Amino acid sequence: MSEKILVSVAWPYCNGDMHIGHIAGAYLPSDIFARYHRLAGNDVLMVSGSDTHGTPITVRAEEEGISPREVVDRYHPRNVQMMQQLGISFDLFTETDTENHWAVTQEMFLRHLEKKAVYRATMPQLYCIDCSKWLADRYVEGVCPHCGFDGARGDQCDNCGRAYDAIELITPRCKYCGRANIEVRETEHFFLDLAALNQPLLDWVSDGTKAHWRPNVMNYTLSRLTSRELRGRAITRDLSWGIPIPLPGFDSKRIYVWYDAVIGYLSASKEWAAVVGRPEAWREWWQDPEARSYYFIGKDNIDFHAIIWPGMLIGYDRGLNLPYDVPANEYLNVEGRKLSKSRRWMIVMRDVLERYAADPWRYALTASMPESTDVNFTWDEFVRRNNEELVATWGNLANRVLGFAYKRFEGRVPEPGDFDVDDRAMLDQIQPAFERVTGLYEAVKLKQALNEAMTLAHEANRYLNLKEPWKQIKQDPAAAATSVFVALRVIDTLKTLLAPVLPFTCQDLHTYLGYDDQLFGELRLATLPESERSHLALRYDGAGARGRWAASDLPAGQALREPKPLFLKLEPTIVEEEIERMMG
RNA sequence: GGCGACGUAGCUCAGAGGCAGAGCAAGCGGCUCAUAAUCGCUGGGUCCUGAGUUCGAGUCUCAGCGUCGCCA
Repeated sequence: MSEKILVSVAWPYCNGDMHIGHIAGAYLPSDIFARYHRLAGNDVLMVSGSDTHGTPITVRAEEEGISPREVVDRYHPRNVQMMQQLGISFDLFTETDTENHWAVTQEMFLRHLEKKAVYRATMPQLYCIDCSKWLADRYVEGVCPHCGFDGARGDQCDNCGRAYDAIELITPRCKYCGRANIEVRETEHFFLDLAALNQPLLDWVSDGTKAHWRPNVMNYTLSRLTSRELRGRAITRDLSWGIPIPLPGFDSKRIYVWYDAVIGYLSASKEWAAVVGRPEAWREWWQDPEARSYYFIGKDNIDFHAIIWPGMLIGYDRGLNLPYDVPANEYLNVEGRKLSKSRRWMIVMRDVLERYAADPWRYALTASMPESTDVNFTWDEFVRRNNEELVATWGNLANRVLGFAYKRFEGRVPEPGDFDVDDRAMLDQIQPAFERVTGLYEAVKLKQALNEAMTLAHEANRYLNLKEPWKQIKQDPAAAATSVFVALRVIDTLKTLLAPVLPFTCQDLHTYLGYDDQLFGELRLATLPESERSHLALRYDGAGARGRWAASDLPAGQALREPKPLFLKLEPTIVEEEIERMMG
């Protein structure tokens, strides 16, 4: 019986290239988890897309003197291609500036209004008289009301770090025209009634079924809800870039980015269903109470995914599933510093994929995944993990066994003789290890899952050194055949255990082992047309996938293919070169 | 300022009421099938600080310090 697994991944702002922190934080863990479930025979729906709205995009557009849509048109394809290259197996990676997403968002907005989860109210906001524009936080600066720093931003002071409302700024200046001909005006907006959702959310979080939530997520959420300080939160803004409010009289306002972005999980599920020609299929992941939904995010996003989005779903009141788990990751720093474009400290994923293959990155970022604490990635560590762990421990294990079998046993899996105590000891380790790794993938403990698999690889190396088939073959060829057979079984099992993390090289290994089929499906770019225009998307097609989540039953006699090394060693000199590059 | 997480070997990180762990780095030895890979042995600790609970605390409680995130 296959389970329905919804893998929802944070929607990246489409104002630049994604860096390795984004990948380690949400995209890689979600993909590993999805691939595990695909192999396990479960029905996975993995969705996300580019977040095309919000001030990050409009600020970028203004800096370059182009339209927000042009910013999206530049970065969306780049991010889509990068994720294809890295093998992030989205059933659909789309974007938010689509007819489908607009429609789903507007429908939810109207439903929220009808169900009184959203209310109307006025709020004071800064207005530039010279520009005839409302000034969102990013478009105003002035003197900090706390420390007196001149040049404080609209929402936060760079000098003292305190946050405040823009109307508290002393002598605010408009960032469009630079002048201070600004006044506070009342403007009408819509608000999500989080205060009313506080109790239902608290009931949900404390229903006794959330023991698997990570401590940071659970405690953060619980403390926010038990404090009962949730307040109405504006879901519209005085902007021109964004989804229109589907009511007369609000032409100069738009739905604010955070509200529409989280709805993307639902809209992308619906878009996927339409694209595959089964328009109602999304319901299997959203309305079946047995379906489980996982939201892969960074720790900065816990509020939106453990409180606000579940609140929106409750307010929507159409029986859609609330999150089963919100496995938020911490942050990945590099060489002891935060990744920051403005501070010229950056590793752009698409950039480094030009120099290093996907699987070494997937390995290094999984081994250093910030699952419970901030992690410090270093280039030295990247080289070491690649050379010492991937190449030496795992790649070499596969290569030495396959090479030996291919050369000395006529290119076939040798026929084993009777198993001795050591053979049995090795074989008996397979199933328990397999079950431990399975449990760790299920629990979204991916770093540990990888670690456990690598431990089995060490055991296999140890076994080979104990049996010494290269000596056995001279005195007792049958015993050598048995040893090689046992080692091949272990490697074949490791191929499966590591495939979620290393899909490309495990497929290569699968082929060397003599199999003809594909472990996974294919990841393709697609241009999806709507009535007015079309957009680029990434789509996983699992039709050809034949991988099975089971320990090896590799048969004796199976014809092998001539193996080639799975990984390349890296020169230690790249460490300095890459650190140089990071400073731009 | 409030809330949450994190603080463990030289480095990067696991762990968790019952003899402090892994990998890397250092030293010695074995092996030669393999990408000079692998396997064994050895050294290394104020588990951030202080107090409390307990037969027993790295683990639980409280306070403080530091880092990160969210909010004001």
